[in-house]
Amino acid sequence: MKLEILTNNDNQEIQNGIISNIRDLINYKNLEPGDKLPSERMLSEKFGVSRSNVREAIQKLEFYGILKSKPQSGTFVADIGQVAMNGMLDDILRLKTPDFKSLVETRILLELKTVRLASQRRTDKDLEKMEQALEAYKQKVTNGEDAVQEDLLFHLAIAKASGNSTMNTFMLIITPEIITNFEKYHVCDKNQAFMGIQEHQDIFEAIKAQDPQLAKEKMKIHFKTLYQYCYNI
Amino acid sequence: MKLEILTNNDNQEIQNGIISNIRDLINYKNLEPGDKLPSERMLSEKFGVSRSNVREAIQKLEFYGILKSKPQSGTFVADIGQVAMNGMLDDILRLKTPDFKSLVETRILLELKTVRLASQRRTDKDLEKMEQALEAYKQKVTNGEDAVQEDLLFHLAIAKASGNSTMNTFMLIITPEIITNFEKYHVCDKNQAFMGIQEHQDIFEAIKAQDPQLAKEKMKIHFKTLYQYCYNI
DNA sequence: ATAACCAATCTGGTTAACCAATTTTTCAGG
DNA sequence: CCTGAAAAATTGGTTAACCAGATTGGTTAT
Repeated sequence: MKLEILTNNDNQEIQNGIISNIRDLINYKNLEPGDKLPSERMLSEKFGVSRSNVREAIQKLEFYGILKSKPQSGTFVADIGQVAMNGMLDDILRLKTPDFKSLVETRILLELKTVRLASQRRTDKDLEKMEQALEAYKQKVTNGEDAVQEDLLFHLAIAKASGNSTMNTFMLIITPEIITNFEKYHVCDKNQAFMGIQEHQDIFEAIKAQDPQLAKEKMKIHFKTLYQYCYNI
Repeated sequence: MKLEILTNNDNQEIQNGIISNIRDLINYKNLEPGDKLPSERMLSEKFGVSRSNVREAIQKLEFYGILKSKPQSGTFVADIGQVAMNGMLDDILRLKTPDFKSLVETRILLELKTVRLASQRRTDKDLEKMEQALEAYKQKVTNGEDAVQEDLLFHLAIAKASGNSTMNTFMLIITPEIITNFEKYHVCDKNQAFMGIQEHQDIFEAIKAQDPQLAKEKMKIHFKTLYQYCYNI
């Protein structure tokens, strides 16, 4: 499953159908927080789909905190009221697979924050990890090899050093999509990789010196040279 | 599945075991991008776990873009090299369920951005939706009722108006956890809800007037009064 | 020697049967 | 009429069987 979240296949169609069926059922039956949904078997029969499909849909809704299923008891609507429930369900149904621009925008937002947090919170162990990643990146670039992976690892090391597990998770989620798009559009050429060494070094030094503002500035520069060619694709 | 991502249960343990087994196997066999993993059946036997467990682990890795399984063919390592792969796998294995502080930090970051984007990109239809949510919120508060849901819906409407589907998704992901924690710690009392009306109104006006800077300031104020009592829990 | 074809096998995905825990119903005993 | 215990039915979760499509290796015709 990519960020077209929690749905590998094109059965997205029928899954959304099930979700909207569940929504209608909740509204029609006026189910309130804590109430029990009909059993999976009943739902699968009612909607004319397989039980696995129902289970997938329920799991997706569970991911978003809308339902909560208890092992040998039933599936219950969570402690959020009908209004919020309907609003969220509409959002979930309308969610589109993110475009590249949206991904880049989000990545920049996240990284300008994680680099500041990392400057404040990094431990010595974090610094070690980052230095390792930086060293590996240098080596690859100077050997003229492709260094997209090492570049990525350096940024993930920063995210980890930020001490914010949510942002760390989000970085992990968008990273593979970013890479895919980079490769598709041939973003990282050799010149930029070479400039990247100094930029990475600057970022690292700022984090080491625990200077959040400087770190942010250096990260901005890094992104500027990175995206100056490729933002209009 | 909550943000302890893609894992409802406490079988987290054995799933991480499988993932680390897969990592070892990839390293030991020197599997490169595009190579095929052993079949699910073989892995389940090799690791001494059920095939469903293996499938779950694979799906999780697929979510992070590390593996890619083709229907009647096999599971393949994605187009990211061994170095990045190992780095990401380590991160994934170390991922902890996010603490409340991390969630709040991330929410503020996201919302200060989405509100600016919404100011620039909001359509008339977006404005309508936001006004509806705002109106519902006012009504509930003036009636002395609990309005956490309506508050949330207003913020989600902003996220949608931002036109950034990735941030919208992330907001949807963290929202339920935020709500749960809010309720657990009794964050939103009646006084704050009343102040919230004016604050929401201000934010809405700024977005309507397409003034990103003002919108951000108003959002900052909103968060300040919201978290001033509860940040030290 | 090469290309085309075919059947046996292996693949991830799907469905149906099964399980243990829970909830509801039942009914004997007071 | 209750009460309560036990049995029957229902639940989500798990496992095993099955499926259709893809792969593979060998065979044959050119």
